[in-house]
Amino acid sequence: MPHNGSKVDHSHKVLTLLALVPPGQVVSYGQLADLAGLPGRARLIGRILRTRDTSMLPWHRVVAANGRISLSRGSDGWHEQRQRLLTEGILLKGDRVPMEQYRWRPDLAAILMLMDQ
DNA sequence: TTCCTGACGATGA
DNA sequence: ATCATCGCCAGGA
Repeated sequence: MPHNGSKVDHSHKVLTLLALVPPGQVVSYGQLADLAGLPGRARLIGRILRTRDTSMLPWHRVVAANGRISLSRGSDGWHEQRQRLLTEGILLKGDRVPMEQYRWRPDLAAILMLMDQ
């Protein structure tokens, strides 16, 4: 019996989920992890966004649980994400997105899509 | 192989 | 509200 702890790549599922987040709404890293069946692994989501090609995806709709943009404050990426959020009509309260108001609540259709892998 | 570093998050002081 | 601590763990050094 090989002791192999076969590495698993979760990026596909996570990115597929990300594509479902509607304009004007946001998800937190942790929420995305939960939806992908990876509870407690928010950091993995951050790693995936940083590592994979997200140019065709709404990467800017992923913010920290507290509503803040996780990219280092003031960096190019930070400005870019902030601008994109504003463009979608999200009203920031200071430097954060009011989560209660903009958090994505997946509808049944979205939930079902998650089930077929 | 060990050590360190994060696009995180919950909790407690 | 702010801050330190701890859990989590895939990669890089």
